[in-house]
Amino acid sequence: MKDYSVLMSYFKHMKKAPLSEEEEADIRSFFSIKDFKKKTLLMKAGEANTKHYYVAKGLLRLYIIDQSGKEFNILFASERQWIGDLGTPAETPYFLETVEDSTVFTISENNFSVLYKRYINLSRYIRKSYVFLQKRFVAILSKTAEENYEELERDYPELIQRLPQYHISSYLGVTPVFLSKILARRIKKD
Amino acid sequence: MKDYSVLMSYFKHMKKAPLSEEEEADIRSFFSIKDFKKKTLLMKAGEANTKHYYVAKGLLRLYIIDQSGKEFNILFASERQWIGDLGTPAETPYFLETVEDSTVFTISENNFSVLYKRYINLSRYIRKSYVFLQKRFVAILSKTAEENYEELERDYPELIQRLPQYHISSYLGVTPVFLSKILARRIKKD
DNA sequence: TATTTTTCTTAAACTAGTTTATTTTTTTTG
DNA sequence: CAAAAAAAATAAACTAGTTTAAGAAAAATA
Repeated sequence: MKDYSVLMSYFKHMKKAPLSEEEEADIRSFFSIKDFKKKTLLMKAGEANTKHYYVAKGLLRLYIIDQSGKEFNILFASERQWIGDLGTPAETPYFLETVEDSTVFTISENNFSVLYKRYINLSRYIRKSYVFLQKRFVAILSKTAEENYEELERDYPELIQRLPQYHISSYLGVTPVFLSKILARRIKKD
Repeated sequence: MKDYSVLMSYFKHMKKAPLSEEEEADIRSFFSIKDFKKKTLLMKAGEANTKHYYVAKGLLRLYIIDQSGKEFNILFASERQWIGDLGTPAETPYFLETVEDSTVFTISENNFSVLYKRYINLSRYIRKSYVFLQKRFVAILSKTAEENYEELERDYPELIQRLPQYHISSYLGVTPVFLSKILARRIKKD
């Protein structure tokens, strides 16, 4: 028996009203539930029309690999968060991978648009992502890695617990070596 | 007599079909045309429900000012480009300023949404902006300022002609002093 | 639980980019 | 077109962050 409760509570929350039986069934019909082991690749740069993922359990990361082969984490998603490439249906530049064993609801790009038109304001959702990215952009541009680490710690303390340090450094745009240095320096300060 | 032709040709292009008289009148009714002198501030951080701007003539920049008072250019727009804060109606973190004497079509946030729903796919527009920003984000994260300068030069050569160097350096996320150094180095290489 | 693999730390030498200050060049304005 | 203002160049001393390499600690697995 598949458990859609996490997903349904999200749609209820977005609609700001209870869902009818039919609505629930309708929503369910768009998704499939999947389990993935840690470090499974769900999406690969070069693919088109990629899926969107809503996380029921676990932790995922969206990242790119630059010309020199270095990875940069763009976004993490854990329980009750969406992750995917908003640029789709075009060819994606991203990779998407599970960081922990995860359970996700997947939905195709087409269905995502349809569903969002039906139940939620899609452009508002995209705007939110846009605003989030813009904040991150400005932060990386204008603050030091140490400041950005502290911000992450303040805003998403659980992420820091769950992620290996090298994924955090890649999110902050610095090398693991440098993040380790920052942390050592912070400990001394006490 | 106000000239809406630049604006109309944009909507024609987006609709991929000619516009009827009524449609033209409808579209026109949402906008006003304004002229601004160089270095005029059109939008200020802290304001809510800011306007969107479609450039008929001239050059504008959208920027933020960080805690230390430093400016960072986020986006430029010249002829036939949109500029504004997609995060609106929330309080904007941005400043918007003319770089050259400019003529713009302005539209309120509310009208922008209405109009876009009527004639254009709003979420597609926002996605495009999102993708653009994401590319820029990754570029800043993974490439050196010199590489980013060269990319800008290749993709938007006219921008480099029209912008003072310190606006370019601020767009690349480096100091004017450092950009000047890069350019001096490039000249020597020949 | 011993072993292998993965992650983190430390160090040292290096490069990209900043800061401050001064001078030169270019642009704007009376 | 002269004077003032704005933009760009240069230099020198500095700091943030990288690279490579080796060892230590922690986590996963047989």
